[in-house]
Amino acid sequence: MSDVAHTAGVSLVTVSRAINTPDKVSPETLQRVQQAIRHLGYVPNLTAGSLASSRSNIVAAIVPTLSNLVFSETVDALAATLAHSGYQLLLGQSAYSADEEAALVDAFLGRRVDGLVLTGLSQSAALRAKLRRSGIPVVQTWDFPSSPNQNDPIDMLVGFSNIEVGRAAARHLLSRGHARLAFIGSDEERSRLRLSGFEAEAREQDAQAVEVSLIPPPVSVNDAGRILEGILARNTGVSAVFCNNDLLATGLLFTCLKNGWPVPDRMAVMGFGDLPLSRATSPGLSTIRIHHTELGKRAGKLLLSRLSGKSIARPRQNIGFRIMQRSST
Amino acid sequence: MSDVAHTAGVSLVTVSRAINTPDKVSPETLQRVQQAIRHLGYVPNLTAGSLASSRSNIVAAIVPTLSNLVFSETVDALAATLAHSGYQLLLGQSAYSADEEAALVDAFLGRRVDGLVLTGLSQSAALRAKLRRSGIPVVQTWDFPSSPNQNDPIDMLVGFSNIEVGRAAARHLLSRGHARLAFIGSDEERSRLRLSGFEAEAREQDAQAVEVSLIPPPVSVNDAGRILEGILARNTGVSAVFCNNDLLATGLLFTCLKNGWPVPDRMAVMGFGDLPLSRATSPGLSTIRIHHTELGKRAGKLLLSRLSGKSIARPRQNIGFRIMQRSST
DNA sequence: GTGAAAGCGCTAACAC
DNA sequence: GTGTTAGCGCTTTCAC
Repeated sequence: MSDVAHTAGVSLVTVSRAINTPDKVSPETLQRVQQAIRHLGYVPNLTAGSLASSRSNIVAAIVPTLSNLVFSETVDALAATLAHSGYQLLLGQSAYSADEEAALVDAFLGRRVDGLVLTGLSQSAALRAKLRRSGIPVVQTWDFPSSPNQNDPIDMLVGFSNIEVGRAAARHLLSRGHARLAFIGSDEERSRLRLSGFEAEAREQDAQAVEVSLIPPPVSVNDAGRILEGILARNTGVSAVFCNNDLLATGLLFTCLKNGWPVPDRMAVMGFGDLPLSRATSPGLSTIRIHHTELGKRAGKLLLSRLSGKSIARPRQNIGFRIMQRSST
Repeated sequence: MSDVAHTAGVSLVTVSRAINTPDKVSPETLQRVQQAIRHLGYVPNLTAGSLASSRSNIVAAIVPTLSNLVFSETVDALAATLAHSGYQLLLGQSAYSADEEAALVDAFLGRRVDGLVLTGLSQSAALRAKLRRSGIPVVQTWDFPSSPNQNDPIDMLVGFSNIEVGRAAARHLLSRGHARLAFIGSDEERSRLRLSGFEAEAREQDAQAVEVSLIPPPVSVNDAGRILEGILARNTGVSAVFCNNDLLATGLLFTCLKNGWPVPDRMAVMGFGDLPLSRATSPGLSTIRIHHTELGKRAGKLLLSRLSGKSIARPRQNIGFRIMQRSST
């Protein structure tokens, strides 16, 4: 930077201003500085800038995994939203582990990121306290408190109630005349919340006990097929299954196709997520639409508003969900 | 940090050492420092550390988009590999645009990232020169030079030849007795490389001209279905289609199912990528397997080796691909 | 509109 | 094993 200052015949500050606040520099000086920068191939050191200004222009996000499209599409939207305002995304994967998540948060706080996006509400009390103390804006996503025994939000929030999703799925399947339901999902926080809502609704509607299968993540497409074969073999009267992930549900659709089990007559299949793929299956997959790209976009916008000092009208947004009835139920 | 030093009764450096090289500090001092850290809730400022040590412990990666599983799974594997060694991932999406990619590279160089992972080999000469001058380790991915008119690699490389993929696909379909082939893919660099191989092979084997459809990204599942309907309506004798992405191919499978067009008898369908989903379709999707998680892992390992000063046996790795013949061809 | 001085919070290099 | 000194390359503050 001092080389640039020298060749342009100005001081260090002027170079800094030419880069960061060009309109506070006279047009001629600006031009000379820019020319010097180009001439020398100068690349400003943003780390030094961050240290001096205590703003990093980095936002961090933690998701369980990028190998699940619902999360990677959320991150896509988040990163794109932030990029428009010059923020970069530092990404961490927790693999559904609270310990990994806590370790990532420490690393990100150490980097003095300007904001943080988390997945879920189940952070430990210690972690929530640490984040509140840190003073950086935090957005929790992918869930929304619906019962008093869920944790208080840390700061901002954009999500939907997983418990209500479970309830809605059960309500939908029961209303289609199914007496006994099955639940197939991965064994993680939000899937278990949907399960709890699913079971609660079934119980309240006097349905028979739900057949539950929880698969340790990461799940694979074929898991649901194998489980369904078991369910049918046991012959317990299950006629509808809520698959907690559209990929699993699509795999299940193919399993039924392969085995000649008519969907939904022999087995109704309901998914979760409404992935692009789910809009193309045959029979059409009934599923629960989460507008997850909107979720990423809103999380980004909340952070950007806070970072630009704007007041935020609704810091806690329930974006809801929608039952997409197609032909698999 | 000086608060910690005070309460522990040591100097700043000792605190620094207790944090970064604990075995260079006596056990008693270490304990006192750690206690002070916990007591004060001290969070080391890694930005300051980066500035002083000129190592950021950050690696940046640029992919076209995270909304395509082949890339998000690659990034998953890359991030996981780096995380094991304490590196964080800074992520950028180029949206298949060379300008966006160049802008991201500038931003990342400004942050003094310790390494960079790029997608493809088609960076401009200026960009390649800038990266070489920067001196940071760079890994290009998702392609491998197969003809002399492709760009020279910047530094390290892990990929496969997209041109050869196209050739192999054509060879496979022609060997199954198809006389006229169609190509459906998104209109971007690597897809066009596969197309060029596909057409070259068809030409060399005296097949009829390939019917080509290039879709501006982002593609959606249903695009291929609409295009196939057009192809069949034109009645030009096409009996096999190479879909340049498993998602498109799966969508196509469903389109055929819906319309009662037998696969592969009426239309053979070949995909690209071998996504987890593709292993579950019915009929099984013939596709080209790219071991993309291995690609991410290797890119990470190459960077880690270089960053730890190890010599690298094979800095340019062709991980190849494999034709997965299932029942759709 | 421009500049001088001070300092952001660490680590490197060297000494003891 | 521990401490002292001198920066890392910027931005902030205040003066002109």
